[in-house]
Amino acid sequence: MVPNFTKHSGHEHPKPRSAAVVDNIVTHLSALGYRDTEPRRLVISAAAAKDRPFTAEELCASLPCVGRATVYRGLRLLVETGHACRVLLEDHELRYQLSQPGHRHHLLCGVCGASAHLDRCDTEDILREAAAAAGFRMSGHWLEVYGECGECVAD
Amino acid sequence: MVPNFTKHSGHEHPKPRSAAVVDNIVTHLSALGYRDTEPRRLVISAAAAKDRPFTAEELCASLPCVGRATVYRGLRLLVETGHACRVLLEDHELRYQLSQPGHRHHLLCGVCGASAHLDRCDTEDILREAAAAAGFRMSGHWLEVYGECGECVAD
DNA sequence: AACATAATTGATACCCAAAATCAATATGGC
DNA sequence: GCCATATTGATTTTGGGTATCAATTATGTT
Repeated sequence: MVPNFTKHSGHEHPKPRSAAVVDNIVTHLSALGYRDTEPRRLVISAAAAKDRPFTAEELCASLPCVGRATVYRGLRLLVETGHACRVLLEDHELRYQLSQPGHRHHLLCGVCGASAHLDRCDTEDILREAAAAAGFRMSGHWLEVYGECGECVAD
Repeated sequence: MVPNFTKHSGHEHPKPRSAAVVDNIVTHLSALGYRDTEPRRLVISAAAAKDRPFTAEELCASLPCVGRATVYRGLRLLVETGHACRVLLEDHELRYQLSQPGHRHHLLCGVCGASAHLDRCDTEDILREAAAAAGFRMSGHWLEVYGECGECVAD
């Protein structure tokens, strides 16, 4: 059986959807004791608006009215709370990506940078077994698939 | 079926084995037009002697008689030519690891840093299928499994 | 609604890993 | 052995990311 994919094209009603994403995250952060502030919302919102992995510096550029330190702190908080993950692509630039719940694996186009998400990963069970066979107790994994997206293959 | 694993313990005849590894790499680099120099060999050799992912700075410390710049350049060359890969662990430190041919997946202990290799990855075919289903042509993938190794679980 | 407390912000200074520079040196083909 | 050129390494520079700290703002309380 083939896993389910959701291609997120990035040009489909960014507002309502990302607003919901932001609310979800802020709600969760509040539950953890972090305050709901305007700059923090701006950071999360800008991150949610990105349709591909972005660098911290890019996010700073998108948020001229938010201090650099705040952007970096916001990103760090998102990573620490599991709402974003760091991505190391072939260009060796450290990038960030909001991790949508249940989507921990990414398909990345090395040509245009488009990304798709793997909703459910059939490999998870295999990996857990494999880890156990090596005496490891698996706590997590990180999987990225590189390739070319349909559009880039067509061109 | 469970994939095969090779636990590389790191305390098994480091000399002869890593010497062969170094020769292989140097030979390949020569074929690419890179010269066979003493400092470069030292860098590769020191990298091969490490039994877990290491930072560039750690490697510098292991090579007091090789210039910092040379160590960094050597590491970059290894990554560019596919002989090493960058690894991003949970402590957010950028580390390096010699990539042994055919072993592209790592099991990493988040506690002590021990690593094991996944000889063959059953997930490869699944991923290729999944990528195709999303319109992607897969060119490669990167998989890391985090967890705790047997020793750390025991403690 | 005003208050008290504590987290957050942002301008700035700072740190340090990594890259760039460049004269001196070592390498490999001839 | 010679030469063109890649490589080295001491040093400088860059820039991503963090620490600092006074001012500000969010939240719970009364």
